Amino acid sequence: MSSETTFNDKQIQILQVAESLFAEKGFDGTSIRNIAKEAKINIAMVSYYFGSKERLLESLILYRATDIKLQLDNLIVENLEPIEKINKLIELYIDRVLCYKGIYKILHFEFSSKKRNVNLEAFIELKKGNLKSLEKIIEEGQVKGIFRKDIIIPLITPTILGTFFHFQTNRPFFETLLNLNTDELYNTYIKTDLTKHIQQTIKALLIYES
Amino acid sequence: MSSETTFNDKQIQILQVAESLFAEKGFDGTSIRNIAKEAKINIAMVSYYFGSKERLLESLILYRATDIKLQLDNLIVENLEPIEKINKLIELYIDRVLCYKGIYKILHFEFSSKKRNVNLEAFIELKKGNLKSLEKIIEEGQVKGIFRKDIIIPLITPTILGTFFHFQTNRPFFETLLNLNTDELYNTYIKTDLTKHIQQTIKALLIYES
DNA sequence: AACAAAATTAAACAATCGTTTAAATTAAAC
DNA sequence: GTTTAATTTAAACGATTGTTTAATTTTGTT
Repeated sequence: MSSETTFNDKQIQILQVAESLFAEKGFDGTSIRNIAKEAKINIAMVSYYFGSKERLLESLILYRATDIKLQLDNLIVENLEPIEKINKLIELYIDRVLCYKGIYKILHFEFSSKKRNVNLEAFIELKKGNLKSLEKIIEEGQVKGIFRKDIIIPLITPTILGTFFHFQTNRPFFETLLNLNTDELYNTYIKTDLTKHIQQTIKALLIYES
Repeated sequence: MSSETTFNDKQIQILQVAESLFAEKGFDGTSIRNIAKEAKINIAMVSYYFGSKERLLESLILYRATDIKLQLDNLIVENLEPIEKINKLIELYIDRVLCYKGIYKILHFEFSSKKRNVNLEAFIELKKGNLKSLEKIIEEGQVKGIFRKDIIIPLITPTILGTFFHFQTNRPFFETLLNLNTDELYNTYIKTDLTKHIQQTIKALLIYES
């Protein structure tokens, strides 16, 4: 495998199958033979193209990190009220995470405590960048006197994404509770009701004075 | 193994080691030999006492589900303002989840999509009970005219626990961001700043009228 | 002390794991 | 068309997986 960040068609095919399986059954729960069978390739091809199973995971993260880049920069210059920017940012977040469900699940599940020797710099930089954008929007609202000033900004993202992830990981529970039997029903609920709930929550947090 | 919900000392010893290892390295990442070594028992004892590795996980969940029971009932009759009850409930949630960190991590990680043939009824009932208690408190506040009425109550818990879990699973990121190098520093931050943030968020959500 | 039941052990089981090898096939270069 | 390089394959590697066996030790009962 080349040391560049470019992957050929075959590699991308393998990466996509691996992403789907890792997300579904976890890294340890997925064997190279599973991947090979699903991708219709020989089991030796994974080692051939990526070196090892761990390096395959590294490549997958690198592959996804490069195209998951929230377009928050535009948001800052857009001529919107700060609260509208926040609402749009929440929508963007959920859209992006829903779209890249697989890799987010993998990141979420494989790197909480278990030490994997995988370079997460790309994603950490992404998070830091997003945090910076969020800070700018909120500070703009604070200067305008709209947002309160005793907010711990780094804890906003956990509330936005945490609410979403918790709703996703406890899907069986909420599925029966809210009668969302199909994938479409569930995703629609996320894009409407859950998104609105999160927007409402963050708005209240930013504006409400006790 | 008996079909009752009582475990002898040896079983409990194994369950506690398994809980710790499953939480640390995941179910698939933990071998029976790992557990046996850590618990200083023969590898055959797991099968002897629990039947299989999967049944060990089942037993673990049953074992924990029985003593994780939030004392929310008391909270309802206590003579507190609704908002104080909510604050106390959030504290209780975080205390409980922090205390039973291991099993919550396992539940969180092993049962999101991957179909394990494990009976989660005990925990689902627990969740439903907690939701009922939360509903009562909020409806009390709504009747008193303190809380707004367009709240989707089942989405409150995802916001509370999701924020917490997201903060936990992204620990490496927040550790460096907030300079919380040690376990103690991190846990203290959770019990003070993060808890306060969540309380502030939920309070704002419940009270703020746009 | 003698017996029966329960607990524990070392060893082996087949299955699967990630990885490597060396030969066969395909593609590219000249 | 011949040669070289890249790709793909089947087979095997040793290590580890969960589980079972059958023998042994410990415990409890009479």
